[in-house]
Amino acid sequence: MRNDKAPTMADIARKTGVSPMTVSRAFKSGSLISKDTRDAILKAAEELGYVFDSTASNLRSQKTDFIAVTIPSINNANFADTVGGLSETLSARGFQILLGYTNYDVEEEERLIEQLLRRKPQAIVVTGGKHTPRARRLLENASVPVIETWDVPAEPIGHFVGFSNADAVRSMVDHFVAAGYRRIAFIGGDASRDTRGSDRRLGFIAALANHGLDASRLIDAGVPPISMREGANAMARLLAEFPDTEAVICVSDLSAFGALTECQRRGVPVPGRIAIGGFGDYEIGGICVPALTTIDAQARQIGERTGRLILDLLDDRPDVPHVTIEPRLIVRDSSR
Amino acid sequence: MRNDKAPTMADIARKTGVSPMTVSRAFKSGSLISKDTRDAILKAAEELGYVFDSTASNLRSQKTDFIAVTIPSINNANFADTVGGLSETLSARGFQILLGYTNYDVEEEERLIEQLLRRKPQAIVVTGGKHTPRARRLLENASVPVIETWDVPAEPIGHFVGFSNADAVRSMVDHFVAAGYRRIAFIGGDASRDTRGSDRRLGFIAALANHGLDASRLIDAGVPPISMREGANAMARLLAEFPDTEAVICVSDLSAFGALTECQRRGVPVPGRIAIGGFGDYEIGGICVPALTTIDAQARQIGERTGRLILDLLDDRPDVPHVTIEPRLIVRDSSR
DNA sequence: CCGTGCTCCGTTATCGTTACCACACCGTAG
DNA sequence: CTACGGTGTGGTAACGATAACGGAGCACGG
Repeated sequence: MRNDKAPTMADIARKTGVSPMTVSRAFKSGSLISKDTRDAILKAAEELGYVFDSTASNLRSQKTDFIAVTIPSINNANFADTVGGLSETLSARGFQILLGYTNYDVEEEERLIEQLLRRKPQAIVVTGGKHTPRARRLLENASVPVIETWDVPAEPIGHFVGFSNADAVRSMVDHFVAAGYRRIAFIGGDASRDTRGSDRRLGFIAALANHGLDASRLIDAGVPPISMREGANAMARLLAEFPDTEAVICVSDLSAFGALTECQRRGVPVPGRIAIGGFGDYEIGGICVPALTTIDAQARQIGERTGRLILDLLDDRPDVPHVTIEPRLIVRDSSR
Repeated sequence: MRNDKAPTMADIARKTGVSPMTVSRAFKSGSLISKDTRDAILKAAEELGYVFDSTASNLRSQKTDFIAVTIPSINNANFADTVGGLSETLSARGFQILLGYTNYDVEEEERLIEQLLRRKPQAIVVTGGKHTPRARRLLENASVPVIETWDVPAEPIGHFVGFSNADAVRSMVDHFVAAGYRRIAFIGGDASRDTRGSDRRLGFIAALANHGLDASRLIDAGVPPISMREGANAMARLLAEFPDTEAVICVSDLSAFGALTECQRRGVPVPGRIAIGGFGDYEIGGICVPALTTIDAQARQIGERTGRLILDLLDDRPDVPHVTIEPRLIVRDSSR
């Protein structure tokens, strides 16, 4: 079915007896053109099998309607929710998300950012507030809005929509301590990669110190993303190395669920013998038995707020440059 | 930091004392240029803060290095795996995935396909083999490779990489029957939307009929995607409406896990009182207690094979137009 | 009857990169 | 010494849509 040559606006113009410019107007909503002319043009276009060519439009108008977005992994319900909220907010206005995966690696993020900027997006959204120096420079020099998410960066590049991962974990530690738990452990990933996970661990340590408790029960579950399986393995190690542990906070609901299943396989009662907390309010945490105490980071809201911020910026509307999201602690059966 | 005017290749050319054409060559790997010249150009580019402009390149070269992909939902580990495999295979060769979500709706798919084709991708990958007439026409007229996935279409548009959802479920029914189960139910979603889920249900009905068994135990769990919660609710309805059911096959591992938790909350032994089967080999199925019998649709492999097929097509290498994936039945504790 | 304001549409000149061709230079084989 | 293939570089002309500008047609009021 491939034609030798795809029809252009000029072809439609010839066929309809109007100028190319009028054809252009027919394809652009909100432009001054009579209904009759537009209908005739769209009909001719359909007959010729014409497909609007964004590449030419992009170059001439210097607008792509792309919004570039980097996330650590496509296979993570939290980030998927953020992208979902972002996508819904922006696609209603004709924007297209250009998505890239950093695989939890700042070097990869740098490559990705460079690649994405070449596409001339009209805004760029990155997950996290830690970047390589060159990535930072690229973002600073980009002449479009830059929004960091899922974090409260020490030195924001432009705008951000996020929350403090450390503070969020602190609120969970406070809950555990208030509930009477003292010997509390943390299961997390390799610190050098996942900076959000790393912040959560630091928040854990600081919060325990705050209560005058021992913060040495740290189990390294491996390289992010930490899977359910790795959560289970980590729980096995925790039970072996620190058998008297009363509660454990996991870097995510997924690892927390894995840890829970390990307890089930060993007949260790949860929360009777050990309480478990997760992070992220994944669906599984609300439905598993016992349900998991967790922190709702409001992933979808992060995406929606980011989307609305971008629209405000591109429409020259007044905007709030820094949006701080308030994570909510959700106490469920796994810790009571 | 926005400059009045971003530097172009011409600016670099002036600064380096070469022609714009040579600058162009410096940015394209595998082109005839001396190392010294290239290094000087790249250095000048870095100093000027130059960012390559794909939009102009796309127009001139009539190549975008985009591969368009539609999936039903971003928040689904199976499709995420497919996109992951696709992305990894293709990004190594410099291609960018352009992703869109149909939300399990063929009308939305049509809009999406039109939008994506305007970006002039070099190939388009769609999930599923059922489309609106117009969407089908758009794909047929697209002068680029079209690959349908996750299905074996009755009338393929171009190429496909997929499997028969009906046959896959049949193999699970055979397993249940062989294991001695007779009163078998199915939990699935609204038939009109998710065609893959619908095919699974039809496969279920056909397989039961094949064994001379009653296929009327069908629980409609709502509008796709079917969540864990909906799986749990469906299990509650199943236990109420057909209390003597011995086994149930769910449209996905997620709904199967939800169903399992409902049994746990009610103290219904699995598989002692009722056996459960899922679909998709999600991580949760392998780690929950009891682990779920499921079907591995090889989501990641679908993506990788699709990616390699695209590379073969774009490189004019000989290709196998139709790739049939063989789903594997995985028997676990939930059905034995 | 003309001036005024509005709607609709045509002409022209780019947007930044790259395909294509031409050509100069060098080393080497005949 | 000439012919020749390979290598590196420059000049020119698009790629297809659209911003900018202005012209033409029409209605209306004075």
